[in-house]
Amino acid sequence: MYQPNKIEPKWQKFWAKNNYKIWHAQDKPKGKHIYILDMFPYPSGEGLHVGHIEGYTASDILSRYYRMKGFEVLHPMGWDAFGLPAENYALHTKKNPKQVVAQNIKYFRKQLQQMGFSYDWQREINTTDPNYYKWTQWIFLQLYKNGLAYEDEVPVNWCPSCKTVLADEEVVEGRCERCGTAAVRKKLKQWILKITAMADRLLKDLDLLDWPARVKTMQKNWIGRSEGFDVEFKVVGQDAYVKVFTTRVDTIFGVTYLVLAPEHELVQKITKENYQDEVKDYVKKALQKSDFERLSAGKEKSGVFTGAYAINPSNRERVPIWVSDYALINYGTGAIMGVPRHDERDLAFAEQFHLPVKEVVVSDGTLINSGPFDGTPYKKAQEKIALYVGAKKTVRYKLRDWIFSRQRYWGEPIPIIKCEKCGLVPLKESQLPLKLPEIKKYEPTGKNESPLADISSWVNVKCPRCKGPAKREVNTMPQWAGSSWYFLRYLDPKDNKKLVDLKKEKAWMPVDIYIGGVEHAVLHLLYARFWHKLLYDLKIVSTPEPFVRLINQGIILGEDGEKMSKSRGNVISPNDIIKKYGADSLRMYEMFMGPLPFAKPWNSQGIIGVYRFLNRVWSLVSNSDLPLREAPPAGGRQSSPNKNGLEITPEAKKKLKENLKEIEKARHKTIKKVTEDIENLRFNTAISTLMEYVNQLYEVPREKINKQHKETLVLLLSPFAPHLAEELWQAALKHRKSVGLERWPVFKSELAEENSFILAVQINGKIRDKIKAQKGIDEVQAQKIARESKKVKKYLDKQKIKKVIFVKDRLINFVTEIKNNK
RNA sequence: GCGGACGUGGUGAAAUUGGAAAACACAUAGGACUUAGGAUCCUAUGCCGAAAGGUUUGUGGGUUCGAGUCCCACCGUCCGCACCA
Repeated sequence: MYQPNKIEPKWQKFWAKNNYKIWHAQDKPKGKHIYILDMFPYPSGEGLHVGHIEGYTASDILSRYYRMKGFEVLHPMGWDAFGLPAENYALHTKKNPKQVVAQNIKYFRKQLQQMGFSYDWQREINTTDPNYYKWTQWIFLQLYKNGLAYEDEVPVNWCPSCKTVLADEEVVEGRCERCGTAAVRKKLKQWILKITAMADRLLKDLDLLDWPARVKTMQKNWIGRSEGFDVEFKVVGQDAYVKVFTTRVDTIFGVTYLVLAPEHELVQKITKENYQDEVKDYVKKALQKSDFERLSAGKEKSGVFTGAYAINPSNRERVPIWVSDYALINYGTGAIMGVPRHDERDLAFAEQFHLPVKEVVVSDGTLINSGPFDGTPYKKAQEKIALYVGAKKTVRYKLRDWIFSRQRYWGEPIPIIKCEKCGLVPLKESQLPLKLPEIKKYEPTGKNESPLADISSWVNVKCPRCKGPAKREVNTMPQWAGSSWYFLRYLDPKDNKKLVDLKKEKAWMPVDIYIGGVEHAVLHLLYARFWHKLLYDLKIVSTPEPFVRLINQGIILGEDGEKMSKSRGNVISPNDIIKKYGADSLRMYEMFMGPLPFAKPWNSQGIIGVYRFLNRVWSLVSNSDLPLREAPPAGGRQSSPNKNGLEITPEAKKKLKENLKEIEKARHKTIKKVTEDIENLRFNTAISTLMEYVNQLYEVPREKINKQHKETLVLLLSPFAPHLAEELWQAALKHRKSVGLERWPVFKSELAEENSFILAVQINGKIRDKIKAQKGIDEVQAQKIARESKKVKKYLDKQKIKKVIFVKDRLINFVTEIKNNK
């Protein structure tokens, strides 16, 4: 009997010998090599999820396959362990985050090993290990030295529940990505990374990548490049200008008002005396609003008049200046020109406050009411109008700089010292790692600082420059820091002198295949690309992009078709499945469910299908648990071989011989198809091909199946179900080395091809007969065969053939004069 | 609202890219073997029909000898963005 719970631990132990030496990759591979990477997990308290297993199985199949193809394969694993989930879990269980993380990692590692994933455990990394985060801090210093890290007091998103600042990327629909609490605005002094400096490169280099279109689009939209013009409007009676950004400078003659964002510095300055109270009141309220409240206002606009006017540079008209929170301070110039006739939002605003609406572009695209430009197509007029009003061509991005400080304990300390005399003083590289101190109270304080602020022995230091009293930066880095470069550390995980040895880096980078969920599209994947570009500029790495090819696995839904969640009670636990059916069945089922990128609902019955299949493979190859296929094939045929199979009728003998020939052909076809499917990541059809092969083997008496038939099956199956394959390879087929070290089987093209085919005979495009024919026959032969068919004759009788379409090895279509179908 | 993807049996899905629709599984029904079966094996299974045959890829149209695949319109589902000037 196939007993996964017996054989799986046995082979897991076998693979674990010498710290998994069997899967250890060379530092500098000489021949063909491939870097296959998983998005490393966050070791939360819940353990591995079926979603992790989906992606990890896919990458494991590829890794095992490429090893057998003779590639040196780098397939590492590690832990992304800093950040809120681990810390919150620690708070919740009243344990120390360090302990919690160690415990969770242990559990995760065990689960991954139970799945039989072929990781190179000698390269395991952990982002919370000081030997690791030394280099995260080192990269921060490089960012600082290159002007890409700065401190500034800016309005930021604050999560009142997590008690920390959030990056824009971590705020989804105005809510904290982690806990769902509405984020509020706060003005805080923060470390900020200048990702906008790389905006253009991050956008352009997307062209170098073989990534899912939707991820590229998301990054493109997130970066949000737009070309336009900055235009200045002189404020009437004051020495001030309102600078606006517009992509439609050609509509400037249609401007009927200007809007300043509530935070705009000019607001106070230009507001007229008797409007001050009202404006101040509005600004105050606007600043208190959370992003969520601002968003939920929808089309409803609010605003207040400042009493001031500006001169429209195009037509010298006086236009009122308003304040409204629909103008955003952190995009463009924080001020906009209102063109109600040609902008939906402006129209809503104008209607609400009864401001004039002026048409300047008519439906055929030519300008009116535009002075000297009347009658010109608006697109052509852009540059000229810009010149006319003294506008300056500008490129703006939606992308904003990355707010990098977190007011929490469990993160990398920022290696900066603040001295009253010398200002910001970065630590020397030799002083890294700056270790996160052990601490008793690590609850977030909510006081805009991390709990590190309370440890005076750690905070108070001598300034490295002037030796005077100074303080350490007390905030920590966000969860995304450690994951922005981890794929490099796998190449050289123990190097204390360098982040990564350049030779090793050159040998392996870039990552050839990166598999993970789509949820990181504008977070991790954008941040990692950003850091990589700095490292590229510093010649630490040799490629401008870290991940050449990205594959998103689709999420696995609960049996009810809904997203798995504790509250819905539809979570499938991998442990339960392994217990019942074994890791191999779990791996295969997740691959068999459907194409890797699809969202797929779990089906408890479905896994039984692959479990049965593995049972059939086991009994076939190990020659036990017969039932052999000795009964008559089908339809209750009379002349069948008798039970012991000794007396065989000539008819059955002939059939058997044909069967065996067919099986050999099937073997080659199976190799071909499975190979192609794996290379194209079509694991579901690779598995169904293996099933078909096994079904065919069951068609012939067991004793007629030779060793090669079985070996091919085991080899092809081994990336999918490695434990079973190992058991069959070593225990049943008596081989001495691991099936994973064997060579992938090869096929002969001439045997993988059928030499006959079914000729589809169509009359006017309708199938009327299907006739078996030799491959390669020409049209004349095909016509002859087709015309002999009674069925075809019936239809062709008395019909005049107008045209014959012949498709080689496929079909012949007779088109007749009178179309009797339509 | 804008952008993208998708729509095939009772279910998950296949379909060499314009050439036999529904492979492989699940489920269901019948049978075999069994003390027993929720194990295993066999058979059937898109729909209508006893059969011959007809018919079928969200709906409607188009291109073509031929459309699940290409084009147009509509309906529906999912995802992303969402005051970005």
